[in-house]
Amino acid sequence: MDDLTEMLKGTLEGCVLEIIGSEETYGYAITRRLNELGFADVVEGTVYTILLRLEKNGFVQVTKRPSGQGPPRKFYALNDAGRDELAAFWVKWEYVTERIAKLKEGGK
Amino acid sequence: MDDLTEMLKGTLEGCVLEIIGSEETYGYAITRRLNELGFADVVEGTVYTILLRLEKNGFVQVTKRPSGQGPPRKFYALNDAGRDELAAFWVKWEYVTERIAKLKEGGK
DNA sequence: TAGTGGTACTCGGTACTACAAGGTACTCGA
DNA sequence: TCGAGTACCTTGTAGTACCGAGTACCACTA
Repeated sequence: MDDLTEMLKGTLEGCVLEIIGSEETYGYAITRRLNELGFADVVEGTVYTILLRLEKNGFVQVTKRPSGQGPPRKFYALNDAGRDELAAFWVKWEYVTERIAKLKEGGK
Repeated sequence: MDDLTEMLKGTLEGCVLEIIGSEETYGYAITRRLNELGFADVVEGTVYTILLRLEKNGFVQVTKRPSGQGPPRKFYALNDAGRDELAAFWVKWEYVTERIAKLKEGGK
């Protein structure tokens, strides 16, 4: 699959929120998860910038824990604002995909 | 619906290609069509920049025709490269929506 | 004990895209 | 003649993902 980066703009953040929402986890693991899911080109730098943004916007709660196999990990969990943001993301996503599906059918 | 602009990045160009592909048309009408379809905030300036990009990249054939109700219109039609690009867009779109659906289900 | 590879986070700069805001210009009806 | 609707264009800005490089810690092994 060629370059998806432009298409992922605005959706990657939602994906990260979803991953954090389903389980408290940390940046490196999130990157791995996204790669597994098929977003092969997403790199660590991107995920960390998203995580910093989420933190700055107050959507997550951060806990630092020693790792045992490297430097300490920063674990992220959603707070209430984060859950709201995630819900809003899915609403937007549904809206957009629905409209584009309609467009594709040549529909009115 | 609040701001969709970030989510539309990378997909709006495909939408415009699809519209042009189904019928030879012009910028102003494309904007109207997108607004009708539910992309209410898409403005003319955005569509024109996309059209110029498509032209520069050699995906469209342009024909100027007098309008009778305003300045002359620039009609756009897809050429072979444009049809290829459109097909590639849908492949990418399917890919991304599928992965995100999987993510949403919490699936592996 | 030095080297390698995997884990884990950070940061500055760049490219691309959609939008904001303003302008130009043509036609028609009041 | 003036406004509204049609139609196009341009410059600048903001947001987002990526690139590339750096830091650091640990386990294993030659």
